[in-house]
Amino acid sequence: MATIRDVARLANVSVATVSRVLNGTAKVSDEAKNAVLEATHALGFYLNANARALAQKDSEIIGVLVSEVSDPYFGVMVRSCEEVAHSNEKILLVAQGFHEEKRELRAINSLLSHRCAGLVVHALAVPDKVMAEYMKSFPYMVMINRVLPGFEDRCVNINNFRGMYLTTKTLIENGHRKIAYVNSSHRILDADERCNGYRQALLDHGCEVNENLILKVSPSLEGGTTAAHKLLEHKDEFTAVACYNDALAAALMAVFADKGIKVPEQISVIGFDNLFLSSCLNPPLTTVTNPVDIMGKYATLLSLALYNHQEFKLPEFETKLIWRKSVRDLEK
Amino acid sequence: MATIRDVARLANVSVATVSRVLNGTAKVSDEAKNAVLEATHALGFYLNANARALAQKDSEIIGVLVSEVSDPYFGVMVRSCEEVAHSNEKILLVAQGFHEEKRELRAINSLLSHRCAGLVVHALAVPDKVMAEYMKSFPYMVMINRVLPGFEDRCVNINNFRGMYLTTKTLIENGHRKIAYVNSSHRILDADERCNGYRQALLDHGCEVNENLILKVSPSLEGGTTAAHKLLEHKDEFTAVACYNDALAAALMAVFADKGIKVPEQISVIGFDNLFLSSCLNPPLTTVTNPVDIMGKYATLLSLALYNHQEFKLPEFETKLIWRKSVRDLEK
DNA sequence: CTGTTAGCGCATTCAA
DNA sequence: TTGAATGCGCTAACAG
Repeated sequence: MATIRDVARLANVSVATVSRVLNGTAKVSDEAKNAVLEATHALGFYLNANARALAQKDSEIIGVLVSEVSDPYFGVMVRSCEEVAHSNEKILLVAQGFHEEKRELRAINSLLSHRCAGLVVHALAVPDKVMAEYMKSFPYMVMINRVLPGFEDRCVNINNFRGMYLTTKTLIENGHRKIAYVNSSHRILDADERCNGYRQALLDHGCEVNENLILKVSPSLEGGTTAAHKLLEHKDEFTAVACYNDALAAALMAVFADKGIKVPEQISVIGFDNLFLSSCLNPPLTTVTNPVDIMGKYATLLSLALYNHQEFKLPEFETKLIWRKSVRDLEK
Repeated sequence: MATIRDVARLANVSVATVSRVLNGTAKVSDEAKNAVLEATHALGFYLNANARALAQKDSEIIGVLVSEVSDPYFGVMVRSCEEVAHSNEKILLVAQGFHEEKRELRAINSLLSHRCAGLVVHALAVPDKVMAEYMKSFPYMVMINRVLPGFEDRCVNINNFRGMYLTTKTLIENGHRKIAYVNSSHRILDADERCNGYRQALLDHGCEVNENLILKVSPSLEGGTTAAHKLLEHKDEFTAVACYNDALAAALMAVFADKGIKVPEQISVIGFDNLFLSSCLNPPLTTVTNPVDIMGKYATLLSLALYNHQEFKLPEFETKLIWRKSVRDLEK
């Protein structure tokens, strides 16, 4: 590929002039400008972003690490990050961690080596201690969906406790007292926080917590299928199921439908995340919003601001109930 | 951030030695190696990927352009691309085009400026002529989901005609003769190809093509909702609906369920793509596979191979029926 | 096995 | 308004 020198030669100007017109960094005579533009076009030239990053000590790249892009949750998140990047004339470098510590570490290191002008990390397998080192060394690094003690102001997440408290309370207010909970088996804070929200809601409303009714499965479609089968052969009674997330709930409901069990007539189901697909389910899933899009946006904005040594105040990320049709009011 | 020189100084060796141990490009004495490793760790050093790309005239980046990462279709695709990138020690630069020509062009130019070692492009708004210029100038550029005359061997896509012929034929074989078709309103080849598949299947089986029963909407959830309402107030009869894609079908079915119309008892529905969510619907959606994951994989492999001046033979991308429960056999 | 050095392509001083 | 020259951080000859 042509270099800036080729363009300069063809346009009969110096490389400095070419740089100036292509970047608009200084006044250039119309004559020179046109010559440069023509030459640029003739050669099909694009400034080399690597060389530029080196010379400017500043890149146009923002790095993002997620578990898995095909997961609708992360798809929405990455989309938001990309939009912020785009409006700041940047482009996204994306890596996937797949919940594996090795992959996550490799990804972070790779992103760091690219000298990103912003870094948003969703890593759940890397130990706190290691994450803390990174956070200390790279003050523009922002974490998402995880709270690291000492770095709370660079951790973007929702109040999981409150969210799951809300779904459980909703079930209780609709007359349910025997409520199963399908939790995530991942060893992340979210899972504990949400489970605590569930427990507290039960306690606050005088319901008993039945440990037999708390399952742990992979927080995916497959996990939902497993959970559904386990619940169906469960000896303890329950009238409703609260789920760690919508994906679980969706798969669960698919199994129920397949077995001829009617939701919500026989069993009520409530989710968490308000994924795009949840409104398409039959019945549409009652759930709670998880504003991933907004979190992705603000995480990126925060990282960018920190990178540029600017102030940035993170907003609160609200979670709210989306009432649809998968919960039955037992009192009617 | 520290540079290779800082490391060299601290380790008491030359920069060349540091480079050698960090890249494993040549034998280095254990003594020197350890010193380098220690210094590297002490300084929290990562080789600068930009400088390296410049020196090596080769980057570790693969560029991908899609319409929108949050679209489950593209989520799956990007995931595949990333996996291939990862196993080739590369990392993905991701841009979104949102079906807008300007965005697509900016994205392509940005990816080019990064001197990617591979380039997979899903652009549907950029005119053929312009795309052809790019394809000519960058022989490692690969297109996905679009066929550009003259560059067929670098265009990765399925046989849309055959896929939609298959779904329509399936409906016909189950006794349906009045079949509506919900097409995409995007001006892309896919839409025409699929619609032709639908028409041909009808003709081949002696069914009439009723132009009134062919709708065009945005190929999204919103589009599905619109289509459902239009169909419900349609005066012409039909017993089944073939959809351009699963997203449309999902939203369509949600509206039907809401209106108390039973699928498949009253209306049969068939999709296209076999998205992850389709098996969660109630009833689970009968559809046809669209191997996006495999396409993403091979598109990336092809681009990488071309970049490295290697031979690479693209496989056929098969589409096959996934029989579930949204189609009723009228003859039973 | 190791160090010196010359670029890689660009932005940016500094002079003119 | 322009150009010459320097250096960004690294790799890869080359010489030792």
